[in-house]
Amino acid sequence: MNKKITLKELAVISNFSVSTISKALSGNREISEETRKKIIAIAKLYNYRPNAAARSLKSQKTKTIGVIIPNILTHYFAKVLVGIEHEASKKGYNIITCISDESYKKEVKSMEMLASGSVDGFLISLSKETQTKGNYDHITSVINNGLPVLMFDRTSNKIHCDKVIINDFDAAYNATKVLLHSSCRIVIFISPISDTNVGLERANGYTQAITDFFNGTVAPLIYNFTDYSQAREDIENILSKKKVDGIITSDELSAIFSMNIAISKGFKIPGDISIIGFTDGILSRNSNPPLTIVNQNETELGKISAANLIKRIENNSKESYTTQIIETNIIYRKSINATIEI
Amino acid sequence: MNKKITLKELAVISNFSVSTISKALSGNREISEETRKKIIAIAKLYNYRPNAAARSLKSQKTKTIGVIIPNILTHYFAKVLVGIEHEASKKGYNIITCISDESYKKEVKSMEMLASGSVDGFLISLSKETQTKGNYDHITSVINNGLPVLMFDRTSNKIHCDKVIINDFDAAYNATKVLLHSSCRIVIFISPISDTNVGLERANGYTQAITDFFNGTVAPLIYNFTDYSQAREDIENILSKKKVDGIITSDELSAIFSMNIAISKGFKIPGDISIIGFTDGILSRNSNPPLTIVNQNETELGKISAANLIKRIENNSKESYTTQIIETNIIYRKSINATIEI
DNA sequence: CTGAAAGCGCTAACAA
DNA sequence: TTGTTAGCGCTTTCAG
Repeated sequence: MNKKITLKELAVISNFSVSTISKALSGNREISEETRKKIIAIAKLYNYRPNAAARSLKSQKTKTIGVIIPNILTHYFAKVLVGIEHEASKKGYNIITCISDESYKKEVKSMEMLASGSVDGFLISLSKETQTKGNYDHITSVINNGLPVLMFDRTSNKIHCDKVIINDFDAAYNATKVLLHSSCRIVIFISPISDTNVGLERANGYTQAITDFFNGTVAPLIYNFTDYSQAREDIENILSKKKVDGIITSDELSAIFSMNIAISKGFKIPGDISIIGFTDGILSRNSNPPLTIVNQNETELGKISAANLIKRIENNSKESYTTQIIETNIIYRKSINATIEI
Repeated sequence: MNKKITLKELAVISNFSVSTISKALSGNREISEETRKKIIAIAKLYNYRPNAAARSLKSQKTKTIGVIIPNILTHYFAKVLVGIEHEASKKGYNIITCISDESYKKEVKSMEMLASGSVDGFLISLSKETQTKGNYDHITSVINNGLPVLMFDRTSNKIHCDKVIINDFDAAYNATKVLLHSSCRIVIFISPISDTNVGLERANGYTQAITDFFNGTVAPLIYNFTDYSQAREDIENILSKKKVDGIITSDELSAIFSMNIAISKGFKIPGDISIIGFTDGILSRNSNPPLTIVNQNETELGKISAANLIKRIENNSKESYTTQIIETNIIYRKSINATIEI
């Protein structure tokens, strides 16, 4: 039961003063080589580790960052989180993860809880409810308190801070074009995230692609949903009534979901219907057929988000905020007919 | 730029002393109702929040727990993490998540980093490398320092602490029986986690079931792997050479993976081959056909783990350690022939 | 009922 | 080169 040892105790043991030990351990050159070595030896012997709370209190730095994400079961966020964790850990930071569960209230509560000295900054992707409400006071208030915030993926231009995103409009535009160029003529856009800026932008990109391709003679076809069992019915209906031959979804799961419905209705993929989704996750790689998707470089996005936030924390710079766009690309698998570069 | 306000500043503003304010805010009955109300009003006005670091330093409690998990992309761990986060958050705790990436070194580093005053306790599932090495000094050392540790899923009986697990042997035994009773005769066990206690126990359960069922006349058939591209080759070979008609895997992904290989080789699922896996994840629910699996009640397991750890933290009890077994059950879907209760 | 003061463990300015 | 001391923001004993 070798309880935590403190500097003071070490001082008694070693016959040096507390400050000498502190300096020696932090590599301060004021201390002679000789005593430094002695002190380090003793510290190691007693397995001394400076107390994090005391250090935070003194330095006003916690070396931890708060991560607020809507959920963690969606592969997209899980991959982003991996990127964040790796980068943070590499830079000596810990991450406190809060899952908002798409709830405004929980998001606010988490931020307030962490804003009082638990973290040096925030990485956040807004919950659906927050985006619907449009109330961002909890975030601006944190920023005004001097805590850096970086938003990724689900952002808002009502908030001035660093951001890391992809170009959702272009990505959806290009993905839709891929379907059209592989000779799909009735392409539907399916989305479970229509209440996020990300979902909206993707819908817009899709719409624009349809408009451009058909010179405005064909109306876009968009199906938004929130409830999966309702969606099953609806999508079955849509597939049997409209002669859909192309599906683009704003995420990964609903693409797989739609594909399974299509298959169960007897459609061949990609013979009868081509499908393309978002996020290079475990689902799309392991579906049958494997899903063609828009790769958002999720892990990379997480890494860059963490790196940028840490940069801001450590430089405490008044440099103007940046919005970094992560490149996307389409990974061609078997759920569409051909591999066409557009 | 309304910077964080401190107790001291509040004292100046309100003309009360620091200690009076502290007491009033903490609901201490020493303070008169009247001044308490005044103080609370002012505190709210200035949006006062006690500094977490200072509080931790004073109380020696951080109200956060460290979670060390091997990875986060496997649905099993993601679901456990959700359970942990929910329970912790409900009880007013934050979680610091470290991903060991199956690496001993990172696991050790993370624990050491957090053990010095950052957390009140640990929730940990061992990395593969740690289990292979069999070196648990980093864990016992933390326990000896007086920090509670609770292990879940991947545990070791070399370590004395609270645990939350499932009965891996029984679960695999029963799952194998299900295949045998649905008339499979050549059942293979496929595992990417043979280097964990969990994987071993499941293999043992499978072996016992085979032995029991065939009275020892049939040898168990086990395929362990770590590399998926190698596994693809091997499994293709196995399927074409042996007349396998049943597959049980120790996880979710390799079940889906095997199923896809089987399908691509022209086998019908479940007509020719029945498959059963572990973990009720997003993959198994959305595969085609949907996968029959052993439901480990992952989220529940996470909740109970967190709850038990917090109980230990707060009671600082010397009660003897407990090992709690989470119930499992089989969720029947379309990847096996029949629904047989055994 | 309210306030003064000590002290949690550490860092760093200042003294010696 | 080493030591003394103040103080980070809070809680809590003890005095008033």
